Amino acid sequence: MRLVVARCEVTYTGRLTAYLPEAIRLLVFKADGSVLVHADSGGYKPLNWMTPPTVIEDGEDVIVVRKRAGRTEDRLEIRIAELLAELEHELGEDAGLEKDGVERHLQEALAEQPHVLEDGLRLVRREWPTDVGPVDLMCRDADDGWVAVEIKRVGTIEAVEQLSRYLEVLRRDPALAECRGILAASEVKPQARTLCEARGLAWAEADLALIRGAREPELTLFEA
Amino acid sequence: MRLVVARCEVTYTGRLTAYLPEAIRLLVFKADGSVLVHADSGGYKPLNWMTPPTVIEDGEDVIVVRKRAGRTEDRLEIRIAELLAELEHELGEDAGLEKDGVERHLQEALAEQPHVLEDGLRLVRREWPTDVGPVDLMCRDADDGWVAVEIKRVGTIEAVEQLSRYLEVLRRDPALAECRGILAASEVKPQARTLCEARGLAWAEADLALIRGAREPELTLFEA
DNA sequence: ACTTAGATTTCGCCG
DNA sequence: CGGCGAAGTCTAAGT
Repeated sequence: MRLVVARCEVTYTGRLTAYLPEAIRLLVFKADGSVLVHADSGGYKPLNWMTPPTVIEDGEDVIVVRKRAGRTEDRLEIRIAELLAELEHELGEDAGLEKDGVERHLQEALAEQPHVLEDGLRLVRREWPTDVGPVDLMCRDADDGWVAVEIKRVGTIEAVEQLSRYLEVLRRDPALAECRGILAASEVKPQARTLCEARGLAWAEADLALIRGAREPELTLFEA
Repeated sequence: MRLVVARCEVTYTGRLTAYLPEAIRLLVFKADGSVLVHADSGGYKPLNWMTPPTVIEDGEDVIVVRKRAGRTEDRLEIRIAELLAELEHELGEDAGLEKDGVERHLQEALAEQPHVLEDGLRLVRREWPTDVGPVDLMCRDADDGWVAVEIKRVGTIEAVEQLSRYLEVLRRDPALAECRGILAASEVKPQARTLCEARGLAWAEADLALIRGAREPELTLFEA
């Protein structure tokens, strides 16, 4: 990895064109060909960048980064006005990032303990296929009635629309005509709650840590 | 801006939890409080990060970055095992980034020259309001018929759905019952083309540079 | 403060 | 390779 602090002017042409007037910036050249141009603010996102695979032409006072993008070419041109500091260091392979708490984990937890959503709820199948995509959890309730569960980390209107689409298709099957729907998410947005209630769907905020520890239903569940 | 290359172990807790085992990484501390943890590959995106506003506690061999996130707290804990290199430099304010070619520019260009989409097409209004959101361009054709235009940089199935929703609502008004629809985008995906044609919508691939130079219709326009 | 929509979205999976 | 969906999406703008 090579780090360069320089007063520079940067031009990007590709999917769009972008121009950065001369200013002092951090340039990062990663071992895999990634190039990042960062300012001293506006965290996370580089002002300009190029993801691998790239070809870097390191000229005297201009660095050109190229990339094949379909039939055209992406091009990042860094004109160095003044080199202020430089640092190169070998980093080596990075150990992998372990995440916990993404949607899949919530689905796994709820698949193991569907009863936290509703007393007596039993899992029939995960990823129940329909023509418009798989239903996250297909369950049966205490009275053997069908229940489709859509799981999201954040439950938005879009998630309610998705659940509605599933139910529309599922209910065409006479055996599933009475299928109910539950939107389960770590966080259910106010508008999504309202839309659920307007459409006769239930929603539940499900805390991953709670579910993993849970043995009885203790979630906030609202039946519309 | 402070740059640190260090063998370190990083833990994030907040919206999810994430753990990075000990490895050599680049740490970037920006003047505005942003903190980035980068590996030597996997361009663009940091392995871990925190966006401002943050509070940074710089301890002996552990750096804790905190952030208030609603009622809870986001926390990034960087345990330094070995400091390998360090570089601090004043960058100052960054001159603004100028972009060209984003969706808004395409909308502006087409608003000025709607006839490139279809001979005789005239703009009635940009951002025509409906209860499901604003239609990008509302136009009239050579025969005074209404035409709704949805503009995207990349035209996907989702864009076709959006245009369809607009038309569904617009056509409830008897005066607009015959309103046609056009999806205009720099790039229209194959599936979006198919869906447009199936729904009796037109689509057009619109090159921004061409439109700006254009005086007559020369775009690829497909009427379904 | 919350919501909406765009983004060079990026990224990963699966066909 | 393209299509689809998730993401600590991020970010800016509107309300």
